[in-house]
Amino acid sequence: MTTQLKHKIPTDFSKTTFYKIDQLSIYIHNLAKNFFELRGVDITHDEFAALNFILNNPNICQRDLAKLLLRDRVRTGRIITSLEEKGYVNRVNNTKKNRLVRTLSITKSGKKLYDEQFSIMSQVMDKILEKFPEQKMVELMDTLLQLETALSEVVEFNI
Amino acid sequence: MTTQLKHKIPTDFSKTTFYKIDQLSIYIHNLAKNFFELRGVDITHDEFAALNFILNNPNICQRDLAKLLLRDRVRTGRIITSLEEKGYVNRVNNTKKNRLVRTLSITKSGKKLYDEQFSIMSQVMDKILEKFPEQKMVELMDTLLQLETALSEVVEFNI
DNA sequence: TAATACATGTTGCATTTGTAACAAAAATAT
DNA sequence: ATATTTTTGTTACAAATGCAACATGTATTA
Repeated sequence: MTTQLKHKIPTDFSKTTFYKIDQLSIYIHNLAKNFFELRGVDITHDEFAALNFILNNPNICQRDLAKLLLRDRVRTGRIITSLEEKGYVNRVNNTKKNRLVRTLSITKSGKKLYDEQFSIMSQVMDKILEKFPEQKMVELMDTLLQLETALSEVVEFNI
Repeated sequence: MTTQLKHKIPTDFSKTTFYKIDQLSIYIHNLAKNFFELRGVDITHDEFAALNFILNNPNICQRDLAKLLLRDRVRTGRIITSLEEKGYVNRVNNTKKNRLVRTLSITKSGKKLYDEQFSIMSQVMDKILEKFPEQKMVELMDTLLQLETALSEVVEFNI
């Protein structure tokens, strides 16, 4: 499999676009971890994302949530169990395509925690990004979404 | 802490720039995992990155490698131990600022594996990115590097 | 000179994650 | 009607990771 090179390929793995994104993700994870710890909030990055998806997709089932989180069914089950234990979500028996599934709904305290933390988190993120021209951030997001589309065509998750 | 908003803040955590980067990272991890598995190469993403850093920074010590990898000293130690067991790197007693440290060097088979795998990996990555205008990729990388600088100013690693 | 801090790396153990296998029930194919 | 596949979610166990504590020795401070 050969391709015609359109730009100079880096010879240094650490300077590739993909590795750079991976490293940024490590920063972002640490930022989130510190953010929640500083605020004394017992929740992980994955759990917070799950809250977001459940809030915006009422009655979503575990497997569909796993697909949104890009995590497998087992890990997603643990995330849900943890959120349920903390009183942020409820598991509800439901049906999907006539099949019995257990769907998820966010609780009042779950929504309250999400709204409060995301409000402040937005300020933190905005503070970090305010030095960038707005247009640059819009273009970045556009490129990230296109990258996601491209990657989703070649990467398959066993979910 | 309040900041003047310059652009519309998303109300959806999953649509923030930081979360998008995090999700792309999950794709990238799976891509790398599949890549090495498909090629029957027993190496992890972290280990491959470590090989790269050791190749480009001969005689680097464990702690400095940890800083480059953005991983803590314990995890980096495990990565090095695994690479040593596979015969890809050597631990060497050395001195740094008159202090006894164990520095790292890549072996012939380590360099061979890196060169071979990175050569093909580059083609895979280029194939995915070839649909993007070159200038867009250059701008993306530029923005990622600036983001990294911004994040490194607010996120501290305990290394 | 002595005390303290820092740098480098390891150890031990608890927690988290990955993975295969399993269970139950519906959907699909024969 | 029966067999097979698919979907959804859980269980069990091995492997990986996180974290605090520790060890050793140099550098810095008092």
